[in-house]
Amino acid sequence: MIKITLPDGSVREFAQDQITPLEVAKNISNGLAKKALVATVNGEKVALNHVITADASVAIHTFDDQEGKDTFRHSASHILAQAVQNLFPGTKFGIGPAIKDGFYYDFDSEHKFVPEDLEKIEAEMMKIIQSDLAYERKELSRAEALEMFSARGEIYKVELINDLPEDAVISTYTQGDFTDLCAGPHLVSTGAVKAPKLMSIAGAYWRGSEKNKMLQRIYGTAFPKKADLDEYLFQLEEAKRRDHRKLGQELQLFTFVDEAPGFPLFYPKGMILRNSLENYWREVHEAAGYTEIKTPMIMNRSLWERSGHWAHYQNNMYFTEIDEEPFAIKPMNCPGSILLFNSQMHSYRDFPMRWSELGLVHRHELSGALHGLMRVRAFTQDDAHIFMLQSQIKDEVKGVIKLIDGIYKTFGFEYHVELSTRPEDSMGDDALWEKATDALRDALVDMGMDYIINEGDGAFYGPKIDFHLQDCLGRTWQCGTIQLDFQMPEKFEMSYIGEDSEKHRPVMVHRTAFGSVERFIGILTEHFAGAFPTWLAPVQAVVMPITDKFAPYAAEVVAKLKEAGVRVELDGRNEKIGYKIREAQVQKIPYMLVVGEKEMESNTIGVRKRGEGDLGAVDVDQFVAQIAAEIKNRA
RNA sequence: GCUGAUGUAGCUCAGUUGGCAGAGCAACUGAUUCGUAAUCAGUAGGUCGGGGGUUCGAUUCCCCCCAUUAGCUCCA
Repeated sequence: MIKITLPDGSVREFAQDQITPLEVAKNISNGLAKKALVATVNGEKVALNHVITADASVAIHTFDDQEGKDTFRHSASHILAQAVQNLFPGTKFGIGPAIKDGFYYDFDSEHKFVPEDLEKIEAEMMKIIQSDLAYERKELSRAEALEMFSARGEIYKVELINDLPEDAVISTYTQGDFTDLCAGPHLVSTGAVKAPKLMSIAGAYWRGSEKNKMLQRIYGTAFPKKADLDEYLFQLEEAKRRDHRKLGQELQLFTFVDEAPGFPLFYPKGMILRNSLENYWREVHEAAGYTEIKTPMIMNRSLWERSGHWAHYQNNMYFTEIDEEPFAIKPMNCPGSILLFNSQMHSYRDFPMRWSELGLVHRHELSGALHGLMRVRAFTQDDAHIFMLQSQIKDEVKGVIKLIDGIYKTFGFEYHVELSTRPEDSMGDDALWEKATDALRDALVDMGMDYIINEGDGAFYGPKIDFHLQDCLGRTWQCGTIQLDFQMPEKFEMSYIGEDSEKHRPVMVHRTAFGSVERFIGILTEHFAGAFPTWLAPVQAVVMPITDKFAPYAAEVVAKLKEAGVRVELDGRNEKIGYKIREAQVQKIPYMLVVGEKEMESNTIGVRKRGEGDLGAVDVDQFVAQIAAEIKNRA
C-alpha cells in the first residue's frame, strides 16, 4: 500500500505497491485523468507513466498550468525534430525547448529551410501524431551516451553531454525511430498533441554566442485542441493591430524614413502626446523634489575617456571633430551632469540633490536591433542624477521606486522588476559592487517588491534595478532603471563639504522612469491600442455640425472648449454625420460632439464618447466643466 | 552585425511561362445640406526601394547595395 499527498494537502491511500501519476489522476476524478499531461512527484517533474513506489507527494499538471503547457510543447518540439529527421536526413540537432506560448528546435542542415517547408514538416508531424508513438525514457552512462551520439555525428549533443555536471543523470527519449538527448519529462505518447503549428524560421547562434555557428531555428506552438490554436492565432492577429509602428502612422503620431534609420520623426499630433507626457513628468518630478537641468549634447573626447565610456562603450558612440579636436555625441547624460555638479561647491546640507534632465542621447545600435520606437538610435532619456550621502542611499532608492511605481500606476501598467548585477566588462572593486548591490536589494526588500536577479546585466559603473513593461505581443522592454554608482564620483573627483568642514565623496544614483520618452510612447500606444486617455489624446474632442446651418453654433461650442483648455477641432466639412463619426472613431478621439437643430435650441451638445456610444444631449457649460476636470485629474 | 522573409500610388495590398502598371481607402473637383462607424460621380497620382547585368524587351531572371521585418547577438 502507498500513500499519496495531493497539492491541496489531502492524502489518498492506494492498495497497490506501485502506481502511476495517471492512475492517481483517475482516482482524483473531476475528469482530471483526461486532461492530465505530466506530474510532479516529490518535487520532480515526471511523465504520467512514471512508477511511484513509496509514499509520495503528487501534483498533476494539465494544459491549464505552465508546467503542463511546457511539457506539452516540449513534447511537440520532439515531434518537430522527428519530422525534420524524416524529411531532411543528415540534419544535426541542437536544442528544442518549450518557450512562452510555444517551442523551438535548432537545426544544422545543408538544406536551407524556406517557409514552404513548414507546411511539409507540419504534415509530417501530423503523421507522427496520428501514429501515437510512445515517448520512452532510457537512462544511460556518460560513455554510452557519448558513444551513441558520436556514432551518429551529433556534434552538438556530444558537446552538451560533455558539459553536463559530473553527477547528472543522462537520459534519452525515444519515440518511434527518433531518439533525443533529453532530461524530460514528456507526454505519454505523441497522440496527445492535437494541433501543432509552425510559426517561423530564424537564425540563432549555437548556445547563444555570436562566436558560434548560426543554426536554423524553427519556432512553433501546439495546443490540445484545434479550436485553442485558432483562438491563439486570432489573438496574435489582434495584437498586431495594436502595434505602435502601425498605429503611429495611422494616427499620425510618428513615422520612420529610409534616410534616417533608427531616428524617429514626430508629427504634430505625436508632439502633443509627447509634450503632454513631458508636462506630466515635470509635474510629478517637481512634487518629488527634483529640479531640472540641461547639459550639452557634444563634449570633447577626453571627457568620455575619463568617464570610462570610451573604454566600455565606444562601439556604440557617434563621433565628430570640431576645430581639429575629437568630440563625441553623448550616449548618456551622466558626465554632463557631473561637470555641472563640479562647477560649484556643495555642502552636505544640499543633499540629497536631485537633478533631472530630459536628455537626448545618441547610441549606434546594430541595425538588426532597431525596432520601431522601442529601440532607436536617438532617444530622450527622462534622466535624473541624485547626489547624496552614503546614509541617504536606501531612502533615496526607495523614493525613486515609489515615484516610478506611481507613474506606471497612472497609466495602469503592469511591470516586473529585475536586479542586475556586475557584468564582466566593468570597473571598480568587488567590495564597492557588493555594497551597492546590497543597498539596492535592501531597498527592494524594504518596499516589499517582487524581483528577479539578472546576473551580469548591470551597467559598467554599477548595479541596477530595472523596470520592465510589456508590448502588445508580450515582449518585455526595460523602461525605468535605478543605477547606483560609486565609480563616476571617483573618476571625476566629485566632492562636497561635510559637517566636519572636510571634503568627502558623494554617492550618485542614475535613474529613469519612462526610460526613454520614445520607448514609453511605443509602450503607451500599444497598451491603449491608440485610444489614449483624454488627457493624453492629441485631439480630445471634435465638434460636428449636422449641416453648415449649425456652423456658427458649433464655432461657439469650440470657442468655449478652447477657452477651457480642451484640444478641440471643428469638423465643418459637408459630409454626413455618420461619416464624420466614423472618421473620429477611427482616429480614436475621446469625445464626438454632435450639434444640430435640437442642440442649438436648448444650448446643449449631443455627446458621443469613444467606446461608450451616444450619451444624449448635455448642457454645454456642464460638459465643458466635466471634460476640463477629466483632463486635469488625468482620469 | 548574423540568418530568413519582404520592398509596387500618401496608406493597405493585387499583379506567373519576361510583352502598354491595377484595386480599395486617402487626396483633389463637382453635385448632395443629410441626426451617431463609410452619399454619388469624376480627376489626378507610380524611375515597381537604388545600382549594375542578361535579353529585341525586366516590376518579373541574376549580382551588389539600401531599408523594413521575424528572430539571434547586443541593449534604455
